[in-house]
Amino acid sequence: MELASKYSPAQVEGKWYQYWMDNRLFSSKPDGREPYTVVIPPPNVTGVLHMGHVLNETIQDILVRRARMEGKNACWVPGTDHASIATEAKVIKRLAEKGIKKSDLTREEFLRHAWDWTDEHGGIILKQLRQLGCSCDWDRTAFTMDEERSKSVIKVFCDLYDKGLIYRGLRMVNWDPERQTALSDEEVIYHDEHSHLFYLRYYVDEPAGSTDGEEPDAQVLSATEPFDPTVKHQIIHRDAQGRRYAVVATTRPETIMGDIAVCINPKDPKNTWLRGKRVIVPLVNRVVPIIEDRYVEIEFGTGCLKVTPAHDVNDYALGQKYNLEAIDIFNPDATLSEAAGLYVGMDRFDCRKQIVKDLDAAALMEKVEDYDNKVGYSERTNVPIEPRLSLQWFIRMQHFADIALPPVMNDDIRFYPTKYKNTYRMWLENIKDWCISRQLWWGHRIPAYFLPNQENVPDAERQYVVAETIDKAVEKARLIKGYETVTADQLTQDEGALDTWFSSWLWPISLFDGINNPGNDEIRYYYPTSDLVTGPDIIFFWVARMIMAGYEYLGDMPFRNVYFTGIVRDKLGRKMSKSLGNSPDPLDLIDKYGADGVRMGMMLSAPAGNDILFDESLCEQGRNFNNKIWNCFRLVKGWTVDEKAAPSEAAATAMRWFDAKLKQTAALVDDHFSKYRISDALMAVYNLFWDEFSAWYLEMIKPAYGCAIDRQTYDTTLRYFDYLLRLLHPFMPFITEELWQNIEERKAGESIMFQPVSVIGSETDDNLIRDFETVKEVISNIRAIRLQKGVAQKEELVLEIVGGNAVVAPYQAVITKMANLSDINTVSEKSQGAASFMVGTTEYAVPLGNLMDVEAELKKLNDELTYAEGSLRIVMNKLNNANFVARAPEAVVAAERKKQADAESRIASLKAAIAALQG
RNA sequence: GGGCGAAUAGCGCAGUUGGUUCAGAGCGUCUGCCUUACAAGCAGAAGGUCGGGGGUUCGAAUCCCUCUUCGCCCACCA
Repeated sequence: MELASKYSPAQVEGKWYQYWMDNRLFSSKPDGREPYTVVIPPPNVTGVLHMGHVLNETIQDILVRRARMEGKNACWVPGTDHASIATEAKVIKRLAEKGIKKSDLTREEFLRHAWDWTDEHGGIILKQLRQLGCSCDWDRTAFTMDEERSKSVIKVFCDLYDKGLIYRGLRMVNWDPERQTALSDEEVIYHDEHSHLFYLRYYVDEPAGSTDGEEPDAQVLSATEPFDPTVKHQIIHRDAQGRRYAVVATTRPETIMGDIAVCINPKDPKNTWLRGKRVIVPLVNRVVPIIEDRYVEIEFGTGCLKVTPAHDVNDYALGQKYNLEAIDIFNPDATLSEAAGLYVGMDRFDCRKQIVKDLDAAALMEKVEDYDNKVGYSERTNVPIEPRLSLQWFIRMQHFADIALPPVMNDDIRFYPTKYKNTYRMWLENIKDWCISRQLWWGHRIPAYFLPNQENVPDAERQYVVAETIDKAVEKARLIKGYETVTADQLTQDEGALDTWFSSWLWPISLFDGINNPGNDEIRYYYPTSDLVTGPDIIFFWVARMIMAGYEYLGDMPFRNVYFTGIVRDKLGRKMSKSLGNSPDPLDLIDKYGADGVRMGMMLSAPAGNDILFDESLCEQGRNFNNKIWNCFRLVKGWTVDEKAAPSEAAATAMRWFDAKLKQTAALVDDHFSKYRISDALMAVYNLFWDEFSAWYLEMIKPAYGCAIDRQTYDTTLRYFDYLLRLLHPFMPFITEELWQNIEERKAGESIMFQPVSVIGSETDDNLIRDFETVKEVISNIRAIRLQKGVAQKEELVLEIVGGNAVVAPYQAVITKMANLSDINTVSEKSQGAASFMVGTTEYAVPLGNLMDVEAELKKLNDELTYAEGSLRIVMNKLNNANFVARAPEAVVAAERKKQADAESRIASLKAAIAALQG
């Protein structure tokens, strides 16, 4: 076959992917082999491929392909996630562009639009994965909202409800006012923010001039005086009219309409005078009590806390404790509600600005300080979260934490890198209930059905039944007293949908239908899955919860190993983002460097757990490597074979050596894979191919120009090539398939994908490898002399070995060929005018006649002498230390003695050489 | 505020049980080469008192303490 000098991925990759598909080579069915299962972390159904996916999916594909070549039944299950809140947002945005508001649509109409959008954009990302070379079993492609998965979700909800692990309740939740839904704690991202601390006056409800409760040492401050929060006596604020007031510090003055009390710490000496009093909420003029609770920090602000139970988590707790009313002053979109009484209809942040002005004008603002605090934002819509009292569905998590913590802590499930075990433990030991309901339509609708005729019952007390279907709901409802004859159309299903992660946590089970059809052949064969590859950012969202569901529903782990990837950043260390424009389109990269090149570029810099700084030049390196492989193949396939010739001595030596080297590296690669050191494994194969095979082995066996190669060397070389391709295949599937198919005629449907990766015996000859390193060093030294003296490559040289060397002796043919020598002589003294060098304790020399530069040679020898004397000194320091000789292990001392002998012998040779030159 | 992790060559990193093999490979840089597979290449070379300080030890990149800097996660001081 005629091969171009440059490898062209575009002509190769599509062809082989099609071949793999046509022959159904990714397909997996349970059989007698050991299973190797991976479930893909389902990307958002309407998403497109980004660099993070490239990293993640490449790692998975490498692991899957490797397992397949190890003879396991590899099954990689692909699929997508309905991504409830993100997708609903996209659909709403698209509808808005057409002038349609969500509120104008019925649920059914909206869902039709959502499904249209999903059908249109869904699966684009899966197609892109094919271009990357991912060997997923596409027949198994699943969607978190397809029928099988949806049924699983509903079934699990009902089951957990029946077990008492799901409850409905009025709780303070994280409210996203943009999407108008509750969120789980994990969906809130906290940002540092520069804001203000506002000090507000709450006048005491009493006549001007009152002194009730004041002690003799009280410090009376006028409005303008600063106060010290750490003082140990009363501080009383009094205005010009003699009216006393409390000062309350808050970051959110717009919530004063919801104030229902002011709280002080009973141990706070500053504020004891406020005990039992009532104060007037500024502007609102509501009279509220002073309550006391040790929750209040004495030294924060003034030690007075305004209590707004409806809009702050802690205030809510106080409200519960002291049985205070909660006034919800916000609408679901975070505008001020009727209940606020003031500023009704205004946005919360506009209201803050306005109320600050109004407080100032009314002389109710004591002062304003700069203040840094943390504000929670919605992960999806990026608007500030509003803590909101709302009726939601929750999962009791303590039970799940109890079953999910031990298997990770005792390494039944292994985390790579292990540092994430700590993160995992922290979360589980401080677990809080999981809010699973969302006020969204795109998702699995909560299977709770409310009984009729409850219009006058408060929401929280309405009766309902939970059931997988409406029919079962009716059955259940009829068991309730007074509803014996209820019908389906009288029941009202809960409007909410479930958190997306409530379906994701079942993924490793639901993909094999293990929920609907427990104990089926597939779930029994493929579960637990083998490796999960994902980012540490979803360790709580997903990894932990899958472990919980796994033990709850199958009594076993969902996966044996978790490989946490890093975050892909640009080469300056910045997160990749659309707004920065620093995120390359993976498909452009594939066009430019080939999928194999991009995969390699990604893996060259991706140690587990570390962030990876992605640089396009790494793809270039990947592409260059592909080209190298291609050209090696071109070289070998270009040789003509002489059927009668026997291998040359150099070739015979080369084969023995490479055989050993190949085995050694294969073992190293095995070891790296067993530890999930994938970059290291790739680097080992890269060095093997480029340095050992191309630069050394091929050069050693290469026939002279115009000559043929003997049959045995040729066949052996192709066998090595075949094996090297197998080692490379998991990393770069396309080029390896292309070349493997061209090594010899292959049967239809045959593929490198299934060639065993461990065909060569495990015996390696370490002595041979070590000796050959010495030989390489000799050759390099001769080459360096050539370069220094400007001796052309084609000019033959003579090598002298002073005193001979037993290690190097068997390799004379190789040295002669690689260094282009005419002769190798063992001499007792080197020739006049020879450039010399030392390898180990042996001196070598290359006679150069008049090319010899005596000065330069002397300098080189003297430098070496200085170095050798230095090492001898260090060794002697150790050996002269009685403690060292007495306490260090025998072997270590012996090693030092050998070093001493070597150094002494080397010094002697160097001195002799110098003397000879000077003589 | 609590926790976890990191700091090694110009860059991004490896270094497992303290000792031969420990101070490493890759990229980049420098020098010389279009040598009959590959310039997306070949040959050769230079680069680091392992963040600072202390300690343990015969011996420390490695173990301990401390400081500095950076990163990440968690947490209700309004």
